[in-house]
Amino acid sequence: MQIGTAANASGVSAKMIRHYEAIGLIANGTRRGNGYRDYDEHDVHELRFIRSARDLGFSLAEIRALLDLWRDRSRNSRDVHKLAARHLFEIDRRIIELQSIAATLRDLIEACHADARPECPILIGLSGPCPGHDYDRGA
Amino acid sequence: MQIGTAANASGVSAKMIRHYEAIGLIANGTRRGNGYRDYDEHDVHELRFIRSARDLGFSLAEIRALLDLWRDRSRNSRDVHKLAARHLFEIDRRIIELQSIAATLRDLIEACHADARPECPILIGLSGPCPGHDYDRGA
DNA sequence: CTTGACCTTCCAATTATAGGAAGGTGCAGG
DNA sequence: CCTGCACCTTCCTATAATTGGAAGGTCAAG
Repeated sequence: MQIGTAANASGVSAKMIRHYEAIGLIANGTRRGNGYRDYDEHDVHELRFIRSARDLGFSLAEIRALLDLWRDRSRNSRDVHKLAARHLFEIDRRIIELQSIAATLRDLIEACHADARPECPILIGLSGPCPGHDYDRGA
Repeated sequence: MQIGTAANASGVSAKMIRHYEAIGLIANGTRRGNGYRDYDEHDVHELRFIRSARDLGFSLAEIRALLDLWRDRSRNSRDVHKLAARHLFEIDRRIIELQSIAATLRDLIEACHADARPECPILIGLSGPCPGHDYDRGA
């Protein structure tokens, strides 16, 4: 099948498939006589794997490692577990970070009258000292 | 003061201060005879504002708007509120997205034995159909 | 034979930040 | 005085992942 068909079947855009090939994430597949790339079900399966991993927020570097494990029939599930666990850890960290930001924002937003007057606790909060950062000179 | 001093006092790196100037986020400040940029407390205040906004995850485009409002003494707090509320909405959306990802990952990870055997529910989960995506041909 | 829908490659933009090269400036110590 | 060091300047490059476009080749249908 052509790249467009593989793209639709995998959920990975043709643009990205070419890119993944260029950076060596997937193999330089076979070409037809006209130079068009040719894909089969196996390729689509691999692309779906990539797509799923992307959807779970894995970076391309991590996906590269995951693909290596996926292709390796003598892999240890331990290695996969480690990779995924590390990723989950980062995600949980990011969630906590965002929740802290959201809480701060919510406080500021709730304190704001949201009317025609210029006074605004949000702007005051932003212009104040930034907690958690060390300045050379006191705030 | 010189750019390095302003950088330390604001928590914005000298590199970034120059960049913010280049993209017009902050004004092209005065220069000393030797060509060095010169900053005062007001500039540092503005940089801290930027820094705080960045810490809350505002994009530079949003910060540009926030700065305009901050500088505008005849602003409406409504406009600030709207901007911040939209940002908070996006953050909440992102949190939910990450929580969904984390839940999926946690399920996969917990199902994995993490030993020397190759069987791995994580890889199986990744190679399966990607929920929420329409394929041309059934999974 | 033209039109339209594919495909090809290459180049550029996005976002925010960091790193380095190459060179000028200014102060302090030997 | 001269040297070294710490600072400043500009300009170019890179990162991560994706998207967009231009310029051109291929193919099937009308």
